[in-house]
Amino acid sequence: MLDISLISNLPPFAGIDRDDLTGLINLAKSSRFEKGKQIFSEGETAHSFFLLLDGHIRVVRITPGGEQVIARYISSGELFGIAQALGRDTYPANAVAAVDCVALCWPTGIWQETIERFPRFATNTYKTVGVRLTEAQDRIVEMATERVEQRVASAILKLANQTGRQTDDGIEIDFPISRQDISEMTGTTLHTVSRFLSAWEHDGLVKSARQRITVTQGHQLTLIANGEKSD
Amino acid sequence: MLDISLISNLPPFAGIDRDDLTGLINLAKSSRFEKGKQIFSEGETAHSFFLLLDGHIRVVRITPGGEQVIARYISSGELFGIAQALGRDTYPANAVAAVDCVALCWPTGIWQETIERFPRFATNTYKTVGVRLTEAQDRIVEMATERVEQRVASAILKLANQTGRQTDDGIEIDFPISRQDISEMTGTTLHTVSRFLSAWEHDGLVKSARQRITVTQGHQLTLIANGEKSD
DNA sequence: CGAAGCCTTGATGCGCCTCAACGTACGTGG
DNA sequence: CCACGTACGTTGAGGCGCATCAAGGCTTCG
Repeated sequence: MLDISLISNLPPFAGIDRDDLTGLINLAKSSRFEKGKQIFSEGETAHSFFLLLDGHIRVVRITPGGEQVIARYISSGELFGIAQALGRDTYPANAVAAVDCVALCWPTGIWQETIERFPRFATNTYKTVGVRLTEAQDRIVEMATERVEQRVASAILKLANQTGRQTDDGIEIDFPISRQDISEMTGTTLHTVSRFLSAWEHDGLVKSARQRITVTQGHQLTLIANGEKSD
Repeated sequence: MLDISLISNLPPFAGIDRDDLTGLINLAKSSRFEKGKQIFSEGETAHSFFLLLDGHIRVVRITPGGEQVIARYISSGELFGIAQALGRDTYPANAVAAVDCVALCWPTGIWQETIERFPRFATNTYKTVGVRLTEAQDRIVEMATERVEQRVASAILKLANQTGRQTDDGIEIDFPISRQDISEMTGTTLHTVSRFLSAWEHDGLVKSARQRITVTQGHQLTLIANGEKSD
């Protein structure tokens, strides 16, 4: 049913014996989540952890005042909902399918046993957590020191590089993303994002449409992200 | 030389057998770092990891433009410089002694062996990383959604609660901290911090002096941190 | 075909940065 | 121990970046 060879090449399973992996994967249930579906919620008891096989997932936190902040996007091949790896038993955020998604789901109960049986899996997972911590710190630095224009440019470049698809015009972010989404990644408003995108489109750096952004002049956009406005 | 019983009660060593711990501690070297001393630098190969026994350490990142951002303060009893726990072999930030400090230093080489020999130590450590990731995410949300006044109030309350010392006037942050330090924790300028502290002192919420802050009306300050300005 | 969601663009104002100047405490060396 | 230099702190004036408020156009979907 599931193609083991594809999965065994994913980073979380690097260095794990193929036969061992088969056993591990047989413990998982494959699920489909349609676009917009909330997969889990902040504070909820973590009943499962997940490996995204296909699609894109938005990880979101919500403030007491009801404002949303996007913590990160998960791409296929990444683990998510790994509360246990953070030493928690509840999810720290909400996960929403940005497009139709397919994921493997393991019951939380097998976590302990799994990391004991597969030390390489444990190592890989903790490294992932380390990378996410480093990225979070980077983002704090960015929010503390850069202007909105730079942050918006950085966010778009990051998405384009991470999940982009090459097209005739340039690199297109390959899932639907609104002005509001970008504002929630960068701590600004959809209005401000819209203005910058309009300006960049006018200057030929990007092409954009409803829920769709293509980076055409990555180099120029990088200059803006670095605060070297091309006046 | 070192009092094992004091150390065995620290969170990182919770659940570790006392005799085992003695062996582990004998592998460490105790060092003194005087105020202002840089203990390690961002990007440097991680030769050691540390347990702070006494003092306070500032963890700082520096932008290409030379601006500083304070990632966190380490209090006594906490691990720091644990690059290996993040799956890295270089330090992700700079560590500076905020006051005269004493720390245990282990050579990085024994990390792998240590976490294998003491699974509880591994668990405790990864939980610490998880907590720090969660805190970093919290801070991102804060920077994205709250005004400077709220962030400054939150930062001061956090420091007071975490490292505060009860005095006649209230809770005093028990290490020297400048307006600039606070601005580097909250993504603002020392001028703005100074103005808010002056205003709060005028309203009787805090007392402050050179490098010294005492919270006298924690409740009122909490209201400000939550955006419920007392007009 | 209508309604809801997404996007754009202008006008206005405020929060906070920037620039500037001065006051004050610390500590170091003569 | 005093004098000076340096680091830290305060406060004002001015202006800019960006949020906010407002109105309208366009696309998608039921």
